[in-house]
Amino acid sequence: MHDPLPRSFYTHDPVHVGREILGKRLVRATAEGVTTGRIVEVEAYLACDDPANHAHRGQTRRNASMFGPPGHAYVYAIHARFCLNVVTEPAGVPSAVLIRAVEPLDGLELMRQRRSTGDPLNLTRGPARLCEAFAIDRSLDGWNLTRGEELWVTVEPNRDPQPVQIATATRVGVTAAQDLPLRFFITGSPFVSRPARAHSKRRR
DNA sequence: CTACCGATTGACT
DNA sequence: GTCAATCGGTAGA
Repeated sequence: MHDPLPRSFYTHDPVHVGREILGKRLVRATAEGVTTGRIVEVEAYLACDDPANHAHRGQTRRNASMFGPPGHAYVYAIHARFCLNVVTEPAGVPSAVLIRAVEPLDGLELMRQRRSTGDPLNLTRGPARLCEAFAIDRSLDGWNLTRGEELWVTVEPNRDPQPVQIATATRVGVTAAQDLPLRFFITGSPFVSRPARAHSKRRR
């Protein structure tokens, strides 16, 4: 029931994995307790021709996890915060799926302690917010998500193996390749970090 | 070593 | 809608 998704789940391109991981459950277990959330928003970062990918200019200490095996975490720091990715495709192919938002399910009280808000809508809406609520930092960079310990992803046990309805949009915050349709989210979820950007208001 | 900058967030007009 | 705090990573001297 809370078995981790197997390695084979991640051995595909990040667009495929990103769409498939929507509706799955992210689980975090620490000494403080367990928090879980339903993944509702992700972005794909491609191994080829994607200048927004941190690995676009080759391997560095920071992005090394993306060059490792699939099914491991890539956690990076930005603006004094952390963001969680799952590594996709075979080792050596640097691609990943950024987890941008989850719907909080278990451990709400623990999330409130870790965040400065009690509002369920703001607990895990945004990549750095969910990392704070789930106590995810760089110590989990490279973590094997298929072990089923500390941090993993599992099937959503209490919902139908639904065909979730998926919306596609451009990625948030990137300064390169802004027009690629590589953000995916569950249509209508109030826990998505932001709606699809209107074409006329495109940032530059 | 210094300088620059970002896959963000929260506060504010 | 706008704006800046924040700090690790990276590039370059």
